[in-house]
Amino acid sequence: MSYYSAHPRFHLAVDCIIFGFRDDKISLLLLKRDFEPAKGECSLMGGFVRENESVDDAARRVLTELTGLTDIYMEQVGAFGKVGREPDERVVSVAYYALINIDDYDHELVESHNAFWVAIDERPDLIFDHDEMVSKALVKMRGMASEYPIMFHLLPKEFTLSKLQSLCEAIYGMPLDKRNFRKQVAHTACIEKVGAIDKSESKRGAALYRFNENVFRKTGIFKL
Amino acid sequence: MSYYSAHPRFHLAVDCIIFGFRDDKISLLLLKRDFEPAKGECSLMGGFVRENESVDDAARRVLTELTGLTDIYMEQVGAFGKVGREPDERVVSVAYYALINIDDYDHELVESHNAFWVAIDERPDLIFDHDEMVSKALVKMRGMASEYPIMFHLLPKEFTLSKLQSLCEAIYGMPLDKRNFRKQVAHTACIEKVGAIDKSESKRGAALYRFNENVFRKTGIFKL
DNA sequence: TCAAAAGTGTTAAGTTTACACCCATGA
DNA sequence: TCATGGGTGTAAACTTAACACTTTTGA
Repeated sequence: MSYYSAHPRFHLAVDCIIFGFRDDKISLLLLKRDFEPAKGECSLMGGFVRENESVDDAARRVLTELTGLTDIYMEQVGAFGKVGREPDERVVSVAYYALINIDDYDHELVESHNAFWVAIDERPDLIFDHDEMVSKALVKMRGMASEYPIMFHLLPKEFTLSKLQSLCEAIYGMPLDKRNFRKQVAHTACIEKVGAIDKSESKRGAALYRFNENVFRKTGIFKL
Repeated sequence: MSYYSAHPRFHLAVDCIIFGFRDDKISLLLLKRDFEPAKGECSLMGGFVRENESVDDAARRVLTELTGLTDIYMEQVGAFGKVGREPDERVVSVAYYALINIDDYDHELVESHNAFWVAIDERPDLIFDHDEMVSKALVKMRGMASEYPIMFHLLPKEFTLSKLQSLCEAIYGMPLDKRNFRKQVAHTACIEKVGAIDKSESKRGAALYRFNENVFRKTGIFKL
C-alpha cells in the first residue's frame, strides 16, 4: 500500500455552527472554553473525526454531544485547511451548520459544556478561524433559506404568521410588509392553518400554521 | 501534546472538477487513469495534500500539474468523507471546481496525463464518489454564476454576444431570447464593447465585448 | 378604555416575456 | 444571389412594492 503510505496524514475535526431563533434574532450556540487549547475564549462546538465514522456522522455526533438532539437538519459549510489555523498542531476542520428549534435542546447538557446563546450580530470574537466559519455558514444558510423551506427547522411545529415573518426578517436582514407577506403565505400551499389559536403572544390570539412537508414535495413550491 | 495525539489521522486528498466551454457546451476535463487504484477507469484529477500546504493550495497545485495554468478561479465544493469512499484506504477528499478558458491550457501536459474533455451531459461514469462531486460542483457553479460574474472565466477576454448567450444557455440549461438577452447586456455596465470585430464565426462579423472587473466592483451589478 | 398584536385589498410601478424582420458579407 | 449569423423595439402579462385602517381582548 505504498501508494497511500507515501502521503502524510492529518488530524480531522468538525465544527458546528448551531443556529437558533431567539427573541426574534438568529442566534448562535457558542462555548466558553473551560479546556485547552484557547481556554477561556469563545469557540464553536467541535470535535475530532473518528476512524470508523464519516465526517458527516462526526458532525452529527458532536451536535448531539452538546445538545442531546438527533435527526437535526445540518449542511456542510466547507473544509478549512490553512496551515496555521490551529496554533499547536495541523488540524483540518470541516464546518457544518445546524438549524435547531430552541425549545427542544437539553439545557443541562448545554450548561455542562459551558455553552451559551448569543445573537449573531452580538457574537464575540471566536478562536482560530471560527469567525470565518460563522460568516460562511450565514451566507450559505441564507442562500439555502431563500430557495428551500429550511427555516421551519428553527421554529416549533406550529407557529403564528407573526413569528414566521419575524424569522424571515431576521434571515434576510430586512423588514417585510405584513400584508404582502401574508398574501404570499396564503399562496404557499405547503404552509397550512392548523385551526388552533395561540394566545401566548397577544390578547386577541393568532392562528397557528404548520409546514406540510408532503405538500412541498408534491408541489416543489416554496418562496418567502 | 496528548490532546491531539489521542486522535486518529487521515489521508487528505483534493479533486478538481475542471469546467471549460467547448462547442457551446459546458465540458469537463477527466482522466483516463493509467495508474492504480482503478486503473483504466475515468476520474477527476486529484492529489494528496502535503504537510506544509493549505488544502486550497493543494487544489491549485493539482490543477497546475494537469493544465499548466495558474491564477485560476476555483471554488471549494466541499469535503467528501464517507468511510468507504475509496476501496483500499480511508481518504477524505476536498473537491474544488475550476473555470478555465479552454484556449489557454497546456495541451502536451494534458495529453501526458491521459486527460480528455467531455461535455457534461455525455460524461462517463466516474470512480469512487466523483460523480457526486461533479453533480454538486455543477449545482454550486450554476448558483454562483447566477449571482456573480464568474462565467467570464470560461471565455476568452474578448467575446461576441452570441458566444456569451450560448454560454448562459449552457449554464442555465435553457434557451434564451436573443433580443431580451442583448437588452439585458446593454443595461449591464460591466460588459463593454471593445470596438473590434470578430469575423471568425460569421461573414458579417460580430462586435467584441469584454467584462470590466473595475466597473463591476464599483456598481456591484451583474445579472444575466 | 386603551394598549397591543392580528388581520385584511387595491393600485401603481417595474419587470419579464413573447415575438419577426432587416443587415452585411463571403462563398 | 443566397445562406449564415448579427443586430434591433414594442406591447401584453405578470410580479412586486407601497400603503392604513378595523378587530379582539386582557389588563
